Amino acid sequence: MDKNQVTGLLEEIAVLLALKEGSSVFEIRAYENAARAVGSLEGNLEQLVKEGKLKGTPGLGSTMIKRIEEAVETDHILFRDELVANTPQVKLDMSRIPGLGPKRINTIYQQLNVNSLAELEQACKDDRVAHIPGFGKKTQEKILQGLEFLSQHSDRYLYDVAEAEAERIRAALAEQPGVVRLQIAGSLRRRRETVKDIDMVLSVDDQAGSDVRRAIMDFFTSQPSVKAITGKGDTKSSVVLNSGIAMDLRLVNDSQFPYTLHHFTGSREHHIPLRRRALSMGMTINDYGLFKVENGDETLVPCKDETDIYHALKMDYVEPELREDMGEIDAAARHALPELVQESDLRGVLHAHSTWSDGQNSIRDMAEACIARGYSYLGMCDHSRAAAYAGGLSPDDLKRQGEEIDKLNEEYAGRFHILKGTECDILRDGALDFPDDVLASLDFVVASIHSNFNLSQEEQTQRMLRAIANPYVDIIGHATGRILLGRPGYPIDLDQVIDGAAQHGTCIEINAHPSRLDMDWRYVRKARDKGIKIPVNPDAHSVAGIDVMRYGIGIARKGWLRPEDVLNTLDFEALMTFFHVRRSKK
DNA sequence: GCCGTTTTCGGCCCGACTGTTTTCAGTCG
Repeated sequence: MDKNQVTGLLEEIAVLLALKEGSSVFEIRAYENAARAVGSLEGNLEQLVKEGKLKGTPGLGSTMIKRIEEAVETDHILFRDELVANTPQVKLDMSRIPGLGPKRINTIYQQLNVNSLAELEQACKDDRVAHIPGFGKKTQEKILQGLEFLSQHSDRYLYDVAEAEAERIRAALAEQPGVVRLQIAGSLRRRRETVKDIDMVLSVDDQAGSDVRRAIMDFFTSQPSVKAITGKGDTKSSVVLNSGIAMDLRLVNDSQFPYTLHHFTGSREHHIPLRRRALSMGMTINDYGLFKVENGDETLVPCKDETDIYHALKMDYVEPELREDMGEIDAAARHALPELVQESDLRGVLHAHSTWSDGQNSIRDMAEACIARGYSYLGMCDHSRAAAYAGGLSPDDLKRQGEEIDKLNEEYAGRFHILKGTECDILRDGALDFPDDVLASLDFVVASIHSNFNLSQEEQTQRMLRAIANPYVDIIGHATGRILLGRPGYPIDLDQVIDGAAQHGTCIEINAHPSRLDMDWRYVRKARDKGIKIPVNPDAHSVAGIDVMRYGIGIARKGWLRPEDVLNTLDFEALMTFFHVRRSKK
């Protein structure tokens, strides 16, 4: 059992414990901490267990080490299995209802004897929930709304959907009188691939009157995209937008803005060690300020922005994308954070489709769109013949497409370059869909899996590794095939894939399409650490599809990528040299 | 369950909001 699976089991135990009566919240937290501790361990977990190297890891005491050893050696944690056996499924289901936590779940379960969400819904409609002591009409109504929400939408939204919603409201609010600072916070600011809700922080002058504040809140809750108002006050208002996304707006005095913005940007995982660090330095931090604590007295440490907050804690500024407790606190303290790649560092587009296969625009249209966006090259990667559903090209088609590209390149006369490429299918056995001589005739090759998703993890991994070892494969496309909120990726051991790619000098793309954002940022960093070059690819099927590059950049930044780690920050000459050198080494 | 110049007990990150109460528990980020 590997690191991820053990992390998953420990997290599961934390949830199960929370749903068990009489659990200690500190025991629950200990499992959450242990899961994080295991997740951030360096190296192979089995190896670490064998060599007894877990001892001394913060967060892992003797019990946790025993549990981890058990998991690695037997693929089970008996303690977890017992918890599962004793936890009714309906409790786990209820934990997905917004606003319903473990305490009230247990109360409902005890008092009403419900065994499914459908029975819970009926209990609400029968007015039985409202009669539980400590509950009431509003709570019951909220549970009904929560159930409705669950059935209507899965509770997460794609980044691009949420960003568009948030940006529309941000732009409107920015025009309001009295607004000093205004920023999107939360997981959206951290550029998570999916988000649960939208957080926004707004400041007014410290001397602003309540009329100004109320006017802003009124304006917010009356936005056309607001479907329902779920809370309204002078400092916080909550709404549900037409798309179903929940949104909170916090309104603070401008002097509080940096602290509040920081607090609501999160992540929770980032804040826990940060607060611990503050405590160790005689300070305490919350959404209203950073305070020096002396003899029980708190004095505010003045900060004009988030940079000041981190500096006061003797750290470098931590970009929001990095605030995930993935080692950024330590790196910021050691002044060792990476200079993150930006969209403006990108020089060209690799992996785009045209009407030759399933794209909507001609090669010329795609090239012109790239030029208009300031790029200096375009790598055409239409599908190969196995992808019949996408109008995959035969070797002969590919040759004729190459002639069209040659003509266009002549026209552009060095001002812009189109690369001849392919998104070649990786067949079931790991062979490529084109023979080597066809691949050799191209400038570069992207290879992707589009079929046989149901192989075992071992088979899928070996299939991928064989493709990686092909000397003509330069880039692996969308490494897991996942569709966010749609389907999980095919089972594959990405650690092995990354090792293989590092060994053969093969690149792994970040597919910038907002439904893919694959390879996942948690693995992007691992790949970077092994020296793998990572292109940010739009997988564009139209001119508009080129504009997704910025979502890919968000993921690149979450993966700690610097400009030099991203393949398409190279200019055209350097890129061609990179491909030539790769092939001549084989 | 973890941790320790307050070391083997007694803490553990913090505060607002909501809905229920009439002083507070539960949830969230």
